[in-house]
Amino acid sequence: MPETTRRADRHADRLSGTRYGNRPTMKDVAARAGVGLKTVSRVVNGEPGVTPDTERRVQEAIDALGFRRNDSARVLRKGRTASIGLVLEDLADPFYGPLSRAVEEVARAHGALLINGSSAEDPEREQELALALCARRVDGLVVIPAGDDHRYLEPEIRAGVATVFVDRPAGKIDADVVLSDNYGGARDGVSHLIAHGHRRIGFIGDMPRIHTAAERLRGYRAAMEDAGIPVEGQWMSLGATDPVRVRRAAEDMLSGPTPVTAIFAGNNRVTVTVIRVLAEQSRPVALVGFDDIELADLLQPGVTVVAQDAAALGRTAAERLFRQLDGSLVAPERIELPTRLITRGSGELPPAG
Amino acid sequence: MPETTRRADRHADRLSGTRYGNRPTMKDVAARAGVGLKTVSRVVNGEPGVTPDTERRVQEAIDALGFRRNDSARVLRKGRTASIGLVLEDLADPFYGPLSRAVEEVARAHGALLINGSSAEDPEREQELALALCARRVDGLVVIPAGDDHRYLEPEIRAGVATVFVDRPAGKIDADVVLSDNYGGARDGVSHLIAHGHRRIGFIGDMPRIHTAAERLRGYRAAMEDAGIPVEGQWMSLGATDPVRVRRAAEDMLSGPTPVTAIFAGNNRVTVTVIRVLAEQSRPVALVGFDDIELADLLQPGVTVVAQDAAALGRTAAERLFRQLDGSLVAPERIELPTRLITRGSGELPPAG
DNA sequence: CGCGCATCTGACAACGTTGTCCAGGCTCTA
DNA sequence: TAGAGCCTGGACAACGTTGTCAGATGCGCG
Repeated sequence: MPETTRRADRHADRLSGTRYGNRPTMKDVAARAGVGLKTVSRVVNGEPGVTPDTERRVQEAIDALGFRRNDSARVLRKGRTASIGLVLEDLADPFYGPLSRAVEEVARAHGALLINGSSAEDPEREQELALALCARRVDGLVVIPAGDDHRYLEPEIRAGVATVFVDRPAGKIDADVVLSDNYGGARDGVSHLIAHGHRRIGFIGDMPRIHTAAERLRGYRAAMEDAGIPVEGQWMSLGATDPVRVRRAAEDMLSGPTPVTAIFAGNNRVTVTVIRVLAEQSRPVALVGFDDIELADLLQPGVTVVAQDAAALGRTAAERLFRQLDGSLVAPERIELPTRLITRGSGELPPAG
Repeated sequence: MPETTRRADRHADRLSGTRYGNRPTMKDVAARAGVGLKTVSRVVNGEPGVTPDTERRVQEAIDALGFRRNDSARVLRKGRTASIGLVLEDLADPFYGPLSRAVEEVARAHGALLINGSSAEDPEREQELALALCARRVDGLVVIPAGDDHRYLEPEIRAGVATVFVDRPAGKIDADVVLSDNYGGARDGVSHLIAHGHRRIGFIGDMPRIHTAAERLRGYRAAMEDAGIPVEGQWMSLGATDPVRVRRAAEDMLSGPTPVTAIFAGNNRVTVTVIRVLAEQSRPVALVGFDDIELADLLQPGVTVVAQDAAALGRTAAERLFRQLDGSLVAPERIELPTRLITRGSGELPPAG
């Protein structure tokens, strides 16, 4: 009866004064090796001042007991945890995978572990996560903001938690920020369509309260204005980017009295849905998407995109974070990484209809 | 001169007896609120036995000082960290994103944080990571094995670290394992090609030391044998799955004296490269891939795949892990999740040539 | 042979929290 | 009004580690 066994175990633990799990500690190792506690600590941490013979005895005891240093206690004593937190929107989003991996690589190079969590685009959850990470005393925090007010982090930053915001700027506090050039990228993408003869160009983007979405919209407007093209309200869709809504938005702007001949898609999710809708259209419609997508080159036509370098965003942010920890950084800075227009066909289609 | 500043800071810290960063502790809060240490603890943890008035005073002190409980110390005292570790191969791989997210969701539902790291398919790095996580005293470990010997985890498991292996089985130890039906999936996929008239079918897969790769190869062989088709050596490529090598393998099996009329691709990365190669061929070649890929339905033809449910793998593993922690689990088990054949066109092409 | 010095070792406090336990003050009842 | 019992608050130890410091041991040299 396993349940009985287990309960008995717990009872035994209670009796012996140790907890369930009952791991050996340095004290146990010391006792077994017949040395002092501190000597074990020295061996475990490779500190000098231990004779080879003693070291061997200690090592044997460690192996025999299966001892592993408790880093929680170590952290408590030393003050640094050698771990950093990453708060992002959704780990399952293909945009954040490479970003996350890049942060991890930099952390690894600095001997730190990475704790990450998804905010699911919910400001409250972002805050909850970030503060939970602070309570764990991560040395630093890389945040992809969901909310637009980060004053809740002020005490933490003051207390020494290195903090860098990525992809979107921090709200209402002064902090390091690493962004893509969303405005410039969108403007270039839309200008590209205009250069290929389009004038009726649709824009489907996320809610403008999301900074990247607002910036890309701004880029769209700027490109249109530069070309002297007045924008009609029905050409723009600014809201949630779930497939149903995006599909309806695309179909609407393709069917009105002044249907668009080209669409600029505000992010990778939008692009994918728009591709599906366009595949169903009888006449060709040009498309430029923000964010690169896998296999974009294999579709017919290939999908022209404004690509941002997710890995570079992550790497830059993480490196900056560790430079904060070094103390080699002074004032918060705003770093903007360039985007790249990749032409593959869909953005070079001429206006039809 | 930052270095000078810093040294001065350290000196000041030394003097005041606190460390760099100098966070308020419960003691500080207690002093400011004019109450005892334990009373603060009670307020912070919502324990009963504090009058509203006292609670208010404490809360004010907490807010004024920007106090946040140090979970490291808490962990040390309580023995559980409310965090679990996930060791996977590559966070940037689109297959692991959803898996990781699923694990995170389950962890979140249990009030736990997720620490994850990439092994980069290196057994040594896997071990290093897993043991680092154990040193942090994670409550449990979800491991996507890179190596085939996990005896190094035995002391940890004995010490109470809940452990579940995903995607590939544990090596040389008895532990919970959650897998996809790699053998059955591959067999079905290859049988599908055979049912559509193919006899010369190529297989491009990863190194057979990787369990999933070996199982899928076994499925391929079984399907061929069931159909009474002898397999020629040049139809199989078993090695690294970098684009260069896969491309060469595909081109080789398409050009020999007995060229294949269909290819079974052993994983998502292989599938993508094979699609590129096939797009360059003059005659149509059938393709079935293991793992679903985004936009597979939009290609010409759509890509037929054997899909596994990455999120379900992660969810199942994490749930099992927390059941281990509950104590409601007894013996290690091997759970196999079914795969699903999704027909989209490429796998239904008839043999050509 | 004794002294000083270098090397090695261990006792002890501290990190910030929580569990245990006891003291004091209050209310309520007889 | 006295006593019982409850409620609130606080002192103290413990969690497992590391830094400090002092003691012990052994060695070389005068």
